[in-house]
Amino acid sequence: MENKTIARTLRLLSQLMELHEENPFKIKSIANAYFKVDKLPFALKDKPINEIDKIEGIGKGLATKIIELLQTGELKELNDIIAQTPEGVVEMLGIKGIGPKKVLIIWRDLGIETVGELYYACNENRLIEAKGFGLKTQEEIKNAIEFKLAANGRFLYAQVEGFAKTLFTQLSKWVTKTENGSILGFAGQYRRACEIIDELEIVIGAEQIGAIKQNLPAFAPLSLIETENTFVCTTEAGFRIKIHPVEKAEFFLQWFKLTGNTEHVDKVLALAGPGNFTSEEEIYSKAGLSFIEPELREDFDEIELAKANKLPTLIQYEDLKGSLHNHSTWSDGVHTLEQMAVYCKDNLNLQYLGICDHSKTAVYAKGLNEQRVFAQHQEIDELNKKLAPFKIFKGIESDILSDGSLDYPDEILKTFDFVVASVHSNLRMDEVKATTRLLKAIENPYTTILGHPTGRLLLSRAGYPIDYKKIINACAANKVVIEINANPLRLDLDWRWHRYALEKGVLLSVNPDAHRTEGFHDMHYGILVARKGGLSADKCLNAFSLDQITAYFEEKQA
DNA sequence: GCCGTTTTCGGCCCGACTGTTTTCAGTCG
Repeated sequence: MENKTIARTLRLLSQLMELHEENPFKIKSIANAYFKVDKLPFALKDKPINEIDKIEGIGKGLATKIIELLQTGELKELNDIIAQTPEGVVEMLGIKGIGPKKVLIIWRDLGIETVGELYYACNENRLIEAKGFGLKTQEEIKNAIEFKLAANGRFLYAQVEGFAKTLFTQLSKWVTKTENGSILGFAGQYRRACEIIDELEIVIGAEQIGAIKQNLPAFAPLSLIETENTFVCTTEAGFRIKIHPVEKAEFFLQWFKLTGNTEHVDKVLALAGPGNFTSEEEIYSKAGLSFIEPELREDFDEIELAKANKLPTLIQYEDLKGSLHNHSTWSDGVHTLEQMAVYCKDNLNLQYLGICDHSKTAVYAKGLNEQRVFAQHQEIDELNKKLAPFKIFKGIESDILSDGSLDYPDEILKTFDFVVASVHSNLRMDEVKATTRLLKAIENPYTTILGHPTGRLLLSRAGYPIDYKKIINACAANKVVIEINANPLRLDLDWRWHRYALEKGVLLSVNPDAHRTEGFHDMHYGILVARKGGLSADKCLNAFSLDQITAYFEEKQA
């Protein structure tokens, strides 16, 4: 069992114990163990059993629970407490904005046991009767439930990627057994690298189409049912899959049709006219357009650009020369500064690392006070001597306070090579307040990069609303780069605003916000949405070479 | 349930903010 699963199990246990009003200190220590396990730099399953209770924050009791989980995959104590809790009440713990205390009141005082009932209660204005609840809380809960319902059956790209690739390989083998020369391709949202996937689509082109169709229902990993020439199923997790067998001669036309969104497909086909095509390139060529990459086929402005032969050369992962906005054990990261740097240098062949630990306001994340900023800078100087020509840039993720100011005085801010300014508190502002707040941070002369501009967590939390045009215009005016936070839960700035930012001359930066060495690989997801946004390497800050970015930071500081 | 002793029991406890209160509890990052 992975650390993440163990950590989540412990968190659920602590939340349920809170619902059942058990000893708060006991709850606290289990919740603490959740944080600790989540931040361990090694896998618990590889640790000798007698060493688990030596880990800080994990004593005999928690070690026993962890060992039980590792050996049996289950925890009796958790199973028992789940059995005593209605399923819907457990589900309520996943609603943003309410914690165990409020869930307990909903359950015990209002007698509500399902999320559906809770939603009705909000609509009937019944929540305000409960102690500690008012109109605003009721509205927040209603909105959070609506957001959660809308996320039902939808998945992050990163959540489905592994499954999709495995399924594709298995399906290819299965189909090849019937016909060796068959062709397969991903289509739909997955091929367009959408940040959220509602359904996974695969096209199969084959000559013996009848035999393929006959055999598909027996393809064991799925339980496919045929409806109008398409084979569909929904996995246990609620993920919809569509498989389209088509005549081999029509494969490229069908693949094209099933990839782009409807508007894109209709517009291109209207230009291309009827015909049989031997490649997608041929379709675009007949339409008088340069080839449009799948990620761009959203009917944004890509057809006009293709007509004018002005499509950008989309950035690739290999274009990246460094990684900015990352954390280390100095704040809430898992790996040390040196481990993070060496990983970038040796495993990723990058030229530089920007380290941006949390600033002092983020106490929960061991944010750096002024003295520790100074101490970290000394360590960076030492490492830079050791790792040259690889370079660590002195950065900080400085909190944007409620009034838009950064949380260090100028004397400290000027000691950094660059500053990522991000919001981490007070996320429920309305558009006017949130925009004003960000504008002030952007106008701060020390702000180099605006971090995750809306604070959204895909499928889990809407970001605070902002006036995108005002924010982007201000970034252009103040030479502030906008982050594309590459964490697959964020992907913020949203790709739909990349083009506008690029038109205004704003640079973007694909930042993984890594809290451990593996986190750097999230740049892969950042690149996918950056391509959807139309980003080219020359407009991406961390595709700059070491010399270029050094010059860029120096110029900004001057 | 963990930790660190004043060594086997008592203390443990982010801070800002919000919404609900009329002095504070709950939630968040």
